[in-house]
Amino acid sequence: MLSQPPATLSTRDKILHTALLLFARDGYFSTSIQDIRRGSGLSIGSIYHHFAGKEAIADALYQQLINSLSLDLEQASAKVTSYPERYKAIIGSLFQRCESQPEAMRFILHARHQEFLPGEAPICSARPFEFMKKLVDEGIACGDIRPMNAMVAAAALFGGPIRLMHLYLDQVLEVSLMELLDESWSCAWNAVKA
Amino acid sequence: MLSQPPATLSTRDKILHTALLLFARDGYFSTSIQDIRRGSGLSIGSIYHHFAGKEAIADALYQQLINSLSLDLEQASAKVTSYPERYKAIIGSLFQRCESQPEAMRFILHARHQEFLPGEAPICSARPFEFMKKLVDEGIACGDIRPMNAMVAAAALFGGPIRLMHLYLDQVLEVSLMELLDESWSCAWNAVKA
DNA sequence: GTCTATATTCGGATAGAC
DNA sequence: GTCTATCCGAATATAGAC
Repeated sequence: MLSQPPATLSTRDKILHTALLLFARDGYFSTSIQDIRRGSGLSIGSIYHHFAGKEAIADALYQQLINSLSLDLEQASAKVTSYPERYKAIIGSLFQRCESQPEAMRFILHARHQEFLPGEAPICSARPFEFMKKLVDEGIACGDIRPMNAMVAAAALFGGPIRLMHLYLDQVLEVSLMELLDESWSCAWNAVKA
Repeated sequence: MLSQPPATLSTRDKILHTALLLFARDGYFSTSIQDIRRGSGLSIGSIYHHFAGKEAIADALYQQLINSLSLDLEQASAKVTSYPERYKAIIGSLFQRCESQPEAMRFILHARHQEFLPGEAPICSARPFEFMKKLVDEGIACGDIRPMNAMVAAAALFGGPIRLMHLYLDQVLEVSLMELLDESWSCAWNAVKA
């Protein structure tokens, strides 16, 4: 069962809202348009009026969520000045978003978008991850991160926190992510600091 | 297109072999029994004689691959005595397997098995990952790893290398994983060492 | 813009000959 | 054990009224 979307939303947003919940919970392939119809309280005709099909819904959702995450990370990182502070701000934003919007993060993180969005680049090439990678490159260049392969550094710095997010989203972690932020950050920074 | 499975394999193994290639390349849901039939050069009837259905094929494959990976990691870790050596041996085995059996690792690492194998625990609760987690617990207990939340430590130690494996399997890394082993290990160990 | 009813395709699965 | 032919349900998508 699924709670109806807020009545204040536009039809289009009701569709996206319901689709996100179902995609995150059951997966893209295990969710039918019928399921979205039921969950949203709309009709098939209305759904097809707003979107070309199921794939178009997933695509719109993906673009919207990636975009919002991107802005969020860029803003969080702009609030502080040193590279270590930026890295920690990014990890903090990611953790927070996992707690406040678990469905969105589940959809972004665990979905294999290439399986149902042909032509989409792998998630690691999406804007938020490119942004994180760029900051790592700069951290190496300015000497805050010790000299090493940039991919290794990016993986080492963000891999631990991202793994923790996966565990949280898979409900394996029983505590809140935010409680683990300082400890996870300290590990991450020890991994790469100069 | 897909090369036929080696003629030396049993019918059952031909099916598993072909299914793995297709599941890893196109995903479980985008692979039909027809595809497996074509790829294996067998007939539908023969496939259904050996397996109850598509899900049963995926299940057999999953159990087999998890089991083989598990044994591999346990053996690699038994060859050395100190905890740091064990951690590095595990990461080395994982990297090697990514290079020698990319399809198997793709199937294990990025498939969302819960989406098509109902009742299956999340991948992080599977035996190889439980084993890694147990070794981390012991490392903390004996003081090789500094005192901290064990989940954070496990994520910090293996998260970076696993992230690198994902990048490799997504073809984002153009170099060989083994070349990056020492550097990735050194980051991982710095993250958690006492 | 929203709805119902319906067409069409596809894929998993079965029956039964050899 | 392997094969071909076929069935059946499900899900996407369309047509067309309101």
